[in-house]
Amino acid sequence: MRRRPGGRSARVRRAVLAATIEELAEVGYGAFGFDGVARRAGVHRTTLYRRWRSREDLLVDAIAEYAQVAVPIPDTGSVRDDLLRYATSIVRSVAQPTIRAVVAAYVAEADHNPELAEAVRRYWADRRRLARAMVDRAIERGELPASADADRVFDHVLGPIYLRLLVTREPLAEAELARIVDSALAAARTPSAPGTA
Amino acid sequence: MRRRPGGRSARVRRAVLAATIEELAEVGYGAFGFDGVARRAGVHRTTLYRRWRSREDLLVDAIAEYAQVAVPIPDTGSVRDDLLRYATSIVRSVAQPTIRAVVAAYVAEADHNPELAEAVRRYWADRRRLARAMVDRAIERGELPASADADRVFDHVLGPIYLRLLVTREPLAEAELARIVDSALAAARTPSAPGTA
DNA sequence: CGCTAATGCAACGCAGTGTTGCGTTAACGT
DNA sequence: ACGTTAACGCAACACTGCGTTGCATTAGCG
Repeated sequence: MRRRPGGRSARVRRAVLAATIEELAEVGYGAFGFDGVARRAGVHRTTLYRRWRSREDLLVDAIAEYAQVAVPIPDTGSVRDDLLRYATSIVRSVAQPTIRAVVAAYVAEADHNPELAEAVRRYWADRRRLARAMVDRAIERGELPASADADRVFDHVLGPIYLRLLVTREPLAEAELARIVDSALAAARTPSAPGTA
Repeated sequence: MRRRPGGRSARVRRAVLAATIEELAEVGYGAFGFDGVARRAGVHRTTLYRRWRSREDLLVDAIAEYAQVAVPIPDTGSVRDDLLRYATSIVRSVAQPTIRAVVAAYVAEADHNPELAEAVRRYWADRRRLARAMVDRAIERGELPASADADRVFDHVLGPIYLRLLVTREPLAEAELARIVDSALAAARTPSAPGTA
């Protein structure tokens, strides 16, 4: 017998990762540490040190957990509806204190931890790749010109949402999402520079 | 004699606030504390405790300092050029490790500190108010319709920038700013819902 | 049921936090 | 110029979280 991935080890891992995001959401990244996580998970502190080297290691795994509950890519037959549902999912996701805390934490710390930065990079590369399907299908249906840039749409749908919810911390009603989506679509239909060349 | 705002006190304050953002940029918000700031500022630790109650108090003052070096609002006679210069200033600003660190820190901690949240709210309310002038002048010149929404333009210029630089951490070349600005302008020229109603 | 990986537990040194008392410096009023 | 005293430096302290180590205990797996 070499390893023992099942049973207790798996339970401990799940309990610790759940406790990690709960602790993050409650006390914030500043006052976040192994001691609090261990108490919350009902696990001894030493166990954490044997599995994770630092807080950032815990964060990396927490991001992996966050990636599991990935936002679904809708397929309604209409780009506008697809993007609207997608945007709504994003807003409700970031509105959750736990997910909000995870994002806030890696924003604060990714510059100082290469592994964390790499985990974030992979996560968003996947998100961008999956979201591309909505624009691709719209082009096939003729709703958008072939020149429509999926990354551009992505930036203009998620950009305002994260700006308002995380950076400027202004309220963002779900009713405003329609205007954001319409703006992104207007941008997707605009070939290049309209004002000047 | 009651207070002594001039001379040494002012020097200490400036030194500490400068040391605060330097320390934030170097070690990150996680490993950020009074001890490091005191050493960097060449000031005794006790002095910090007598002036600021906590790390978050220091952050509030640091944001006030950040607000002082406000991004200028250009007035070139063309909305596109105005927004392009503005966007470039924002990118160069957020590219600075110090400013980047301040923003990242308050994103991580504002949910747990009302004073910090209020300071952030005031900061961005000012930014939005100042930036409105670019759109207002464009409407007066006839470059944009009277229905153009300045807040919408603001969201679609700053949103993608902060999304890419802070949240998804993808590279953002200054050449891409023209497309972001054009997208924001296309959105400003679009009355309401183009696809559906 | 036995082996041993995984966890629990106690103890330790270390570093940062936050406070207190007292001595020292220098800003400000006169 | 000079004295007052606000503001700072300094040393010491208890407290908490960090990270590690050695050993006992539990429980997964063959």
